[in-house]
Amino acid sequence: MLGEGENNTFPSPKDAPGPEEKRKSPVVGADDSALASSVSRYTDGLGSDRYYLSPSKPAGDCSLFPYPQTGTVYKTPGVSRYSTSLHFGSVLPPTGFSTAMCPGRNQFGPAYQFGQGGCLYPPYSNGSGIGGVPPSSGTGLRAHVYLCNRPLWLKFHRHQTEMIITKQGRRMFPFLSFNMTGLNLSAHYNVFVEVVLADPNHWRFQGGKWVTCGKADNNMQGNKMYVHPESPNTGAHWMRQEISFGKLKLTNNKGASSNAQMIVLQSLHKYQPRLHIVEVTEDGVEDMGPTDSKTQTFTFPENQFIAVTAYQNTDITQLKIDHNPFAKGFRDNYDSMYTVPEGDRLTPSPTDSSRAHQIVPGARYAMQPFFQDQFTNGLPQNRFYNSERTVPQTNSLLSPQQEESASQRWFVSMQQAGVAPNKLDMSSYEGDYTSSLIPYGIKSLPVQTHPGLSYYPESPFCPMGGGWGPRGSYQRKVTPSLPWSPKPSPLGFPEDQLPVPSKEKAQEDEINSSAGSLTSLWTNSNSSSLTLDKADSESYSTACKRRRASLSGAGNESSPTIKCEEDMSATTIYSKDASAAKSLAYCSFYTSP
DNA sequence: TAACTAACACGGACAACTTGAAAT
DNA sequence: ATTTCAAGTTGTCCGTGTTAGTTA
Repeated sequence: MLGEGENNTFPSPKDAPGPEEKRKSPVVGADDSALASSVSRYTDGLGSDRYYLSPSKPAGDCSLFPYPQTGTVYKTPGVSRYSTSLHFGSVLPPTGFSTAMCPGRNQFGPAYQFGQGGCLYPPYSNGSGIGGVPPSSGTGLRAHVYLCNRPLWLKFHRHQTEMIITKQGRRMFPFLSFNMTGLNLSAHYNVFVEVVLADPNHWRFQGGKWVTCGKADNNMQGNKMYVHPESPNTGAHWMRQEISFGKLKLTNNKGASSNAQMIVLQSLHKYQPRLHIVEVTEDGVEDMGPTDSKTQTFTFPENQFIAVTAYQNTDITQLKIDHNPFAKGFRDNYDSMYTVPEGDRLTPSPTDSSRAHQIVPGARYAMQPFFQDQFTNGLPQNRFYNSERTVPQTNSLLSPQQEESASQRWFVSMQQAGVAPNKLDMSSYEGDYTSSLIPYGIKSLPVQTHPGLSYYPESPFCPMGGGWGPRGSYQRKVTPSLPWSPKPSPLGFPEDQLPVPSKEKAQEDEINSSAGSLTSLWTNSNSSSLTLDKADSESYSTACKRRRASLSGAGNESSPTIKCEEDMSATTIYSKDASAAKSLAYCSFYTSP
């Protein structure tokens, strides 16, 4: 694979291949040359010569949905078609796009334009043609992409997300996970993530906040692409369930560029992940036809992060510990949760109130029939493909079975009969946004049916072993224990349970209320959990007292908080059913122009 | 001094192995 | 007595954040 400095600029229009020419897209397993070619095409030296600038509005005015139209792109000459393909759903110019905001659009001919009309970005319509590219029978369909674990991303984003990079590579947490709609069912697509510099600055954590510190080193070489291992695949496949990038690893080791799982970044630089969807032929070759409608790019500002070799902001550290199941051993209250009397388990985790609903005697919250239907089904295993596909709609921290069930909600009717998973170990997936009602340390609960949402794409039903964790087929024997009835999860719903400033809380309540209009059934059937949530809230203050202080002594208050409006109203356009609508209320939703 | 690295401990998943009971 | 199967135990691997030492 070529480093971005070697051959990473996209050809100019004059050297562009003719319409008849085909080019191999970056697919997993492709030989190095093909992959290198593809990568170079899509990266266009992003790490070196172009930046994505986050909305320049002051913190606090950042509205994530819809996004403020203040973004822009910095780039240098020689950028590729993707310079125009940034999907600035969140960062449109105040009065629409000008060519100044989309320099690449003029720079390159149609063959290098963003397939959906470059920077044009009509707001969230679900109509047909956009930007002068009407949908055709086969191609040109406008995709919609949802950031599935958006609530979690927002949590981190408020404190400026940090991602550890190590020599051997570190997975992202939260990881990128999307839902897609609007693809041609039979057409083939490559799906990949690219990580580009978000701004031209070098950053430093000083005085409890991130401050710029000189210019970024934009000559950093190395792989900036991660192709989803299931690429290429059909639109039906991509839309079937959540597309997660849990195996994506971040590294600062330039020598790791040859590792397709690695994205090479530079510490203390701010990055912006982007999702690319490229229509290809069945064998993964991209048709470089005259139309530029085959490439779609999506950018979610809440995915921005600063690469670090060690966490700087302890708020971020705490969030990671609280939400990443792999860091469970660092949770302060982990041991105590084993020993407290049953009744005392109503006290939520000191560090995560949103998790508190898991630590309730399960029998108190029996699953409602609605959710039994919703979360149980008998989908055959061949629903699942290989890696990284079993993350559910919310990408929340639930058990594999939970995620399994939830993932199926998109296309599985609620009438499907439940099939009892023969394995359920909730202990490792009791993270955020779950509906699990078990206390910490309760293992191997026998569950016939329950909502499934895991932050882990790994699923016992996914023998291919994708997502987080390579082992997928082994089924640990389970000892029946507690009579447990899981609380159905509204797919990332507990954002409203998060400890947020009152203003934000009010906004989120409103959002939830809006979403709830589509899901009254859910709310009605979960009054008990709501009561619990209140308890969570009340105990959060206690929890905060135990929360560690930031290195600088600055806690939430002093940290550079990025307030994000969570206007989910647009999600109501998508209301296949109540559950889906509810889930979408927690997805950041972009439609390609 | 700040940033980086490697070792470490932790929890969880998994595979291999052991044990014991039931069936033949 | 042998076989079969389920359940339990143990070790390995992986992904975490922490920490102390190293490097620039």
